[in-house]
Amino acid sequence: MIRGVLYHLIHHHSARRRRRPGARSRTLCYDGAEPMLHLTNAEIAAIFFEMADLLHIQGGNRYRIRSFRRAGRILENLVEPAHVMIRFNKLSRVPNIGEGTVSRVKQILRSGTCDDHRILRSTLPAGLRDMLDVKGIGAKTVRLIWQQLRIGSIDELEAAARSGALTRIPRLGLGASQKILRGIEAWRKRIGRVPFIDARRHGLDVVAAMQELPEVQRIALGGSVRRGRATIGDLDVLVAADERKPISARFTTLPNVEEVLVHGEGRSSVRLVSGQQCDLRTIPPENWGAGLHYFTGAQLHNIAIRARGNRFELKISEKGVFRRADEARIIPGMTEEEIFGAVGLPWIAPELRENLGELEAAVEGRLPRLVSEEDLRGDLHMHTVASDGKGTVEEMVVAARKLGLEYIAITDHTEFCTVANGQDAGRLAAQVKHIREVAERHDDIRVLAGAEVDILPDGSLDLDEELLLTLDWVVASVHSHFDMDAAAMTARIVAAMETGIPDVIGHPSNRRLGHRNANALDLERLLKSARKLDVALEVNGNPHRMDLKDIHCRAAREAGVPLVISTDSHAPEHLARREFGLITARRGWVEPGHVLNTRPWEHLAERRRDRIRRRTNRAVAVGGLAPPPEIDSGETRAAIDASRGGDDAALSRALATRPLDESLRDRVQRWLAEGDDPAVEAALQSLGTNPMQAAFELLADAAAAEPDPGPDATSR
DNA sequence: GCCGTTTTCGGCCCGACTGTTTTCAGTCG
Repeated sequence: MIRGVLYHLIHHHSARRRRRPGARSRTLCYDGAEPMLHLTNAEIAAIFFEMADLLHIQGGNRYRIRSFRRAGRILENLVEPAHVMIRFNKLSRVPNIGEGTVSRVKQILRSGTCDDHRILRSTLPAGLRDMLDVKGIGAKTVRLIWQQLRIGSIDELEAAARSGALTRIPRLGLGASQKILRGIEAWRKRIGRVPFIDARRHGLDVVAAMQELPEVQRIALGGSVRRGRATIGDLDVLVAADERKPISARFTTLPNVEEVLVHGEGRSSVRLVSGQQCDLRTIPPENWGAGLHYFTGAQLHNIAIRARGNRFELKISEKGVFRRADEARIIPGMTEEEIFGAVGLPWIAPELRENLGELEAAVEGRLPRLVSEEDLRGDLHMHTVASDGKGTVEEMVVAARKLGLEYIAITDHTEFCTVANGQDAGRLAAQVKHIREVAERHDDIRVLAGAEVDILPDGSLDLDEELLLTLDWVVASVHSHFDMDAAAMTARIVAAMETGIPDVIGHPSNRRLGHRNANALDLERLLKSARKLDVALEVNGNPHRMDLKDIHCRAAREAGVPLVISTDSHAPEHLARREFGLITARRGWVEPGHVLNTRPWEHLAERRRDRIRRRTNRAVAVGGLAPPPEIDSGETRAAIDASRGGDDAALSRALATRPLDESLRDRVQRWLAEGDDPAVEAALQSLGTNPMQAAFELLADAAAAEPDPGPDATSR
């Protein structure tokens, strides 16, 4: 029935397309709902975080507050835009998202706010929220000083603490005032989140210094460093020792400690000279696994594990696993496996511990087999002295061989990227010749001639396509004009993909950790186009990029878009830095099968050769692979015929080929109107998570591709 | 607000440190 409705809507849509070729995805709203604002998940999440804070200050139910906060975390990490998930009734199926959250998100999508949000904002001044950012001040204190002194900002709070006015409030003495002043001072000096590579170095400095103590039996970094987040707030160091006092005594007097914030026997906190806060926890050696699990977090993951323990009548903490009935410790927790095992789960990799579905996956036995260093056979993005690298081709090859890589692509910059000494056509042609000569000398590693080609503002590629067609591997990247809006930037990248030449889009969001935010991007559209056009997305392992980011890797995985994990090396020693791309991909639940460079080179070469043939009708040789024997103009036809024999894979290939064959279009339309074609349904499913949406978009694309008959034609 | 090995109500993670307290509330991770 619903297919019938869609069928008519599509025809209506097609007719409108002919009259107004400029119209686009707005008309995709085919569920009869009111038009929605296309707010990003992060924007919606921010409203939930604000509601949580204001409700907390107001003194609301703590579990309701936690729920809002949890909903915010989940929303900002969704792999699809919330408006899409609402449209297909997928949001309410996400764990810990209930009807309340769904209805609030709907309100927010319609009006930019929701009832609770409006009411909370009208009862409390906005500045109160800022005070929560000062360490040592919580929601109760904020409420108290607002009620007693009408203090609603950090500046007013500081003045009141200095004048002694705060001591008039019960429970707030001189000590509290001084603590608040220290907190405000630290808040003014606060540094933002630090890139993973820098934070870990600071953490390892602490680890190295502490390791000199003979009492330290084991020591490790926990927290978001262990989970591999791209940016890090606080550092967490865990120590196993029988004697706790010497540990905290040493920690709080390390030379790179600027200020001691908390000094206890089992737990201390300091601010390092680098500005980062570092927490150290000392536990008995027999609790190592329990402590490591606790100190790795994320907090919401811990809460979920411990809540699960409740269902088993168990109490789980950093001290081990206890039976509720008699408080007896049944597992000290020497290893993390024992902790997970106590609640019937396999060990979960730290990168997944964000309470974003990993517990459910573990229960159902569908945890991913995360990609790891041994899986990577090649590196497909690196620079040499020909552009802005520090090593010669020969030196890069030698370094890659030492790492045991099977293949590498040399991908220097092109002309437009002048700041990186990009090569013009002549220099690139000469370099290709040079690369081939070096390749000749090494028979135990395949050395491929490639380029990192600039995507110009209009979406065209920086160099002549004839030259680019002679390469083995093409990375296409944006290096300029970052300030385009999402639609324009996405159209720019899609246009580059449509040439058929790029194999992968380099660092797709162009973020520079700690320096430049990601440029605007319509990820949903980018993923759909990448899938349709057979282009991979890069997980750039430059430690200051880590781009795509974790949740976008997960979105690519879900959308069926292959990834390439590369180092973007600018020196031979950079080639060993594969961990940064890997950890980012692992946080995105990426398995070896989702990554092209876990495959033998021949697989990638065939992919490039076939894509170029499909999109440009050119038969080219690629990196040792001969050109296709003939250009088969009847390929689509053959695929359709094959699908009649039940070959769904051939059918989905045919559906992904442009322009869509007329008979195929009829078949998709028939499926929408009548159903009863499992082959089409399966093929559409493989194009996207929702077959009906995929069908709708295919037909809309086909309608848009039709030549405009003009106003006279439509009136006939 | 969310959830169900006690399924539509009743419960929701756990412990360390601090300051102001004579036993604990607030904050943090």
